[in-house]
Amino acid sequence: MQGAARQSLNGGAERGPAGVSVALDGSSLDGKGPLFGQIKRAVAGQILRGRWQAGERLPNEEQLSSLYGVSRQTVHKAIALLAREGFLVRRRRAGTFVASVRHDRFALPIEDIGDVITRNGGVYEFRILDRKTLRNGEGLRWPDVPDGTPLLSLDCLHLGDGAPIQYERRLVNLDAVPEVVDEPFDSVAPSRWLVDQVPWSSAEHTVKAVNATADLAALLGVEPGTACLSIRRQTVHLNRCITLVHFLSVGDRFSLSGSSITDSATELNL
Amino acid sequence: MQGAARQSLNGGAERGPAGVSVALDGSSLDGKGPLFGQIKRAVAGQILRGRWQAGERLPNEEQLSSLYGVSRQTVHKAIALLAREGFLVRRRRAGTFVASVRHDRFALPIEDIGDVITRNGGVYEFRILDRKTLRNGEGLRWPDVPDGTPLLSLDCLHLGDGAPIQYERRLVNLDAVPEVVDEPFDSVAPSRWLVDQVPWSSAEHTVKAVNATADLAALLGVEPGTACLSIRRQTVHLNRCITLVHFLSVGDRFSLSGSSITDSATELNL
DNA sequence: CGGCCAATTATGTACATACATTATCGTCGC
DNA sequence: GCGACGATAATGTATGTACATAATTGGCCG
Repeated sequence: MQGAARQSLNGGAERGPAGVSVALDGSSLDGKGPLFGQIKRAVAGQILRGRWQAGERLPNEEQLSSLYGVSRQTVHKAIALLAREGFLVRRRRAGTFVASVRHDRFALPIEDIGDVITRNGGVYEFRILDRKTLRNGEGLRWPDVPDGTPLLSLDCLHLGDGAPIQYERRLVNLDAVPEVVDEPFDSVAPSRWLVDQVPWSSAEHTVKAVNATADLAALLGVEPGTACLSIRRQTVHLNRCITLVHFLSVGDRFSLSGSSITDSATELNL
Repeated sequence: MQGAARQSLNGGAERGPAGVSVALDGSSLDGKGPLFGQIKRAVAGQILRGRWQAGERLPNEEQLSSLYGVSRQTVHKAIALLAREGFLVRRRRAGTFVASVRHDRFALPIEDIGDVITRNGGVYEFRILDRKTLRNGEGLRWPDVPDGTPLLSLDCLHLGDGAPIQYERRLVNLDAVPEVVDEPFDSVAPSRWLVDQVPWSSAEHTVKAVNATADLAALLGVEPGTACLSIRRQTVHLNRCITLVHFLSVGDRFSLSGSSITDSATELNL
């Protein structure tokens, strides 16, 4: 730990027995991990405990640095990170403010079905049900891709412990990923293959609930009309559409779940 | 821009007419915005364009800094941010590597229904259908809260342009938020009130698809069995459960959608 | 009184330097 | 050959200093 070197150097704040700095307002650094992290925790703690209320202005970097007995840059790093994580809002010349808590965008991770099944100790398999090449606009249309573009169409079923879990309907842009025509997909699932092949850049998702049609119900082995989770994903790389997928999963065999990924509280061990 | 000051100082890399540094491998800084951002773009560009392949090792900070003609700290900041965003993996002594692209966690934002409706130009209303206080374990049980804890139970319906969109079943921990008993919820919806009142810390979500029961179908004005999106959210603050909500929305009247929020490509303007 | 402009203040970026941390690599000893 | 162990090379953190940037504040002038 860098405590030893620091102790001899800084003399800003009072120090407890274990080299823990105690600021004037009673908040204190816990001595665990990097300094900027301690500052983050200390400041975030003040906010979460309501000591610094939403909308309120924080002491400036200069004051905080002398409050905690560290340099301005260290404070700056901590505060800038908290701002990036949405706890604080900073305005030049005006100061740093506790974010007006409208942190209303929770985030939900969407994982690969194969990963989910194997992680839960299940046996994952998949089957290619249908595979064909076609041109956009002939029979079906992918709106964000020009008509006439050659496409690979894949129908695929994902199974966990032998039971069908998810049906996948996928289009791949052959102009963007020509190599895909040579890939048999006999061991690697299309989603995995694409993730490994194509340098990923961005994706758009839509999630909704639908009733299973007769065809789909037969494939998934459920009654027609059973509620299914529908996930549509379009992946784009350098402004070119790569693939458009539609996942359909039986409602009670598959769900999305997770803590909000911008969960700073977890990160901060509060 | 800080270009003027920099031009006279650094003499590491070749410079074009507009003060744009051109590195030896042909990649170049675009001169737009902060230096560390330019480095980020330059490096991310190499990766996205496949010039540096997945798993490959990057030049070390020293080499990059002389390559781009900036200081090591600036390179460090850029590279550390890219690592934090998942493009790179760093290991001390070993070096910096292009992430083996398993960037398999896409993220989906979950927004407040009221926000969604008003943003789309609709008229948002809600109705409290039922409100009572009870103790945990009597009639129903909230697993993560001790039995006997006083709870507020709320049933609520959210409407867009007069049509029911979402049914909300909520429990609020009265030990954690005693003030809620005095709130009539005649103008502010419970979700909004809680977000404003309680310093938020973290939330857990589960999303799945269910078939509407007869009761629910009547409330939402659809046929029994219609597929509905079910969102369960538990909010926690400083290790205390605040509220447990269950949202049920008609499949084709409501959906979750969004770009992945860790979309560095967007952030990087690539 | 109102608008323009300059001083001030707070954040933002960059560089230099120093030292901490930690795997890896290679060497030495057995 | 193989394990212990220390040198080494990479990233990580902390501080000092300087200047850039932006926006509020306040004063000056019409």
